[in-house]
Amino acid sequence: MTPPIVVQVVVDKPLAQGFDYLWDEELLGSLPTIGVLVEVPFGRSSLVGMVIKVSAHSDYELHKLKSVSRVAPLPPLDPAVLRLMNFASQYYIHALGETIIPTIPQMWKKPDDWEKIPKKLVAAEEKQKKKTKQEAVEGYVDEGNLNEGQKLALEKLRACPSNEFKAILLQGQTGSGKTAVFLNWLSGILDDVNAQALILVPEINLTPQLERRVRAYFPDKKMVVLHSGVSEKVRGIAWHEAMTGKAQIILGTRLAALTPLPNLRAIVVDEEHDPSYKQQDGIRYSARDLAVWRAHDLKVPILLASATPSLETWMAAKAGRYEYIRLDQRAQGASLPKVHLVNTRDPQTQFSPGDVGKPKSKSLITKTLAHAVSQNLEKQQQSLILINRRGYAPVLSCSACSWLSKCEQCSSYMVLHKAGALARKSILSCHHCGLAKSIPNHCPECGNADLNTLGQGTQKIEDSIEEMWPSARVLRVDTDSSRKSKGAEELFQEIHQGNVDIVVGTQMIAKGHDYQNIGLVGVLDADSRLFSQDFRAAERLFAQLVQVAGRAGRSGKDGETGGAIYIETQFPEAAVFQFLLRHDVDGFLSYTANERKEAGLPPFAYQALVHAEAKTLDKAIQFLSALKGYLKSSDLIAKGLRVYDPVPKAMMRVAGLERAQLLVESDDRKNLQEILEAMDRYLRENSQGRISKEGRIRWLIERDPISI
DNA sequence: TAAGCGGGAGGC
DNA sequence: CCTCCCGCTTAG
Repeated sequence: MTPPIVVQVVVDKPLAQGFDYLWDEELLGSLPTIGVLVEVPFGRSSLVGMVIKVSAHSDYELHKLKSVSRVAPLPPLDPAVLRLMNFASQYYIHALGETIIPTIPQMWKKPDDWEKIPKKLVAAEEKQKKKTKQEAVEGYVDEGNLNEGQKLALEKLRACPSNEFKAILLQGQTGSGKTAVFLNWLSGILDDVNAQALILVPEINLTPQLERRVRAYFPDKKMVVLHSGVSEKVRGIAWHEAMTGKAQIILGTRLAALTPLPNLRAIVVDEEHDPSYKQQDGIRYSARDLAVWRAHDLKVPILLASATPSLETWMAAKAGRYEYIRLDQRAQGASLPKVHLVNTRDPQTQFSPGDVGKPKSKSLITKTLAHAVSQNLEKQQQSLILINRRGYAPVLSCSACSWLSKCEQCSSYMVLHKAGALARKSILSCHHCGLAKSIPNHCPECGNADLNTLGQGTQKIEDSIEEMWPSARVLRVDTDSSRKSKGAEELFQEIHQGNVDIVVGTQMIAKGHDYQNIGLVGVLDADSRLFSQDFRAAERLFAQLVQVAGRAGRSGKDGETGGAIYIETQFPEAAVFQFLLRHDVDGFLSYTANERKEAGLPPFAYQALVHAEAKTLDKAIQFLSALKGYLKSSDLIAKGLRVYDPVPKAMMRVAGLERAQLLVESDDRKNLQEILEAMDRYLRENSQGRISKEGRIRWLIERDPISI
């Protein structure tokens, strides 16, 4: 009798183990391989799963095994990407099946469609052939025209061996031409027609612009774009082209970091400091960190580019663990924007009664900033005004009693959104749970009809601006305006084409867009992000401010000055602002490094958070206290584990559930791994999945959290 | 995680 | 006697 073929399959469930199935070679028409996608019966339904082991016997009783029912018309995932999945699963304490399966596009997870797929692929290929031919003609950009700094950087990059792991930090101000440098570098690597390169960007908004540029620079190379905005079908095909090695260039957001790439030879992580690389649900991975692991595993170079590197990367470069390349000259000769700190406590910066141009209602826009905007308008340059809060006003209040527009389900306020071109009705909306309500006519508490708004959001600022500069063309860009009307891309086009004089928006406008005619950037209410219990708040604020500053005077084409940035703050003496004033990125980073070292914070320590979510805060805290008790009594303390007290989360109540967290820390990465594995085992023993048996508390372990 | 099972409580 | 809910187990 021939021995049976047994395969171990993992499925998309929070189950640590795989399940054994029989493989009927005759029925399936092939022999099994690790990495093939299959359909298996599971309970009384069926699921797609991934074969992770092939053998001739099972620990389970053979006669109880079910059989694999179908095999996807897909080549097996390559061993390297499976190593990556395995690593991610262990490192982030997440089941293997739940790590692998979600990275596979929906198109490939419908077994009933598998039969039809080969036809679909052929049709898609035909269609694409026509399309890419048209696009390629659109205009080749000469990226070969580099300045001295760029040439030097490129030389250093090219000196890095292509078949060894090397992480390289390319640090250069906005406008210093980092993109041209890495495109030139990649072109050398992609001369090999089999080689694949992965380019990661933090956000979808940044892909169209880079996509055009890369397509124009590599007209003959097959490129695919992978991000959550790409339709399921297109993404399924793009992913297939990537995993079969047909696509040479893969451009995408964090989810692209987990694409199988059999011939991956180089990785670029643009804006490597950006918090968007951290996935915030499901497996909470850092795409940047996984990309570095992947490069290390494959022995290929990885380029991390940023104007304001993360402290982690910057320190690695300083210590010589990463190659360190600087690019300090602005590419097209533009000078750095002049930074102005507007002290809002200084009466001179504020409008006083009777001032010319004073807005009727109180505005966050100071007299100093208003003056600068007027001047900038006269110069026929565009102005960007940033306020990190969308909507009209962050809270509605009653003038007679103490009523505030609190969300019923969350511990936050409901934001007033006014009716306008995009919405028919004014509403109160919670930005955390999405709850929307109509505006009450009277105070729900005392019946008073006089309701006031407190604070200002993008909509209200837009109103103020229209009032202050009636003839200026004003455009608001935030998630509301880009979602409801035109896409973000179209809004950006409006700006590029010069159809706008003043742009009001959230941080969203600051990311990565090469505006040509921005003479002034104003940042309103910068202080709201200065003070936070999160120790990384200053680092993020600094990076954002440098980034927005970089939007000003990008081109300087007529020998213009580099533009200016006005930051309104009550605390101009704060370190973040002082370093910004001098454009001193390294100064800020070394100052921050010192602070962290003294406080024993990352990157000098490794952290993890245990999140807990329950009906009441008490329950969540109790659950975490019990966990803390267990940890304290275990031998983990001897391994250098530090456990803090459970605390309510900053946004304690969301969608009717109360949330708390427990911070654990270790100076040693390996020890933290052991600690987390032990913790996971303990929690699992007392849970069904990720919900505790006692008290029904949903918990989650998060490694390397970026906001605490 | 989702489905199924058994037992207890409570409705009719 | 039937239904609903809760807690627990199982899934190969």
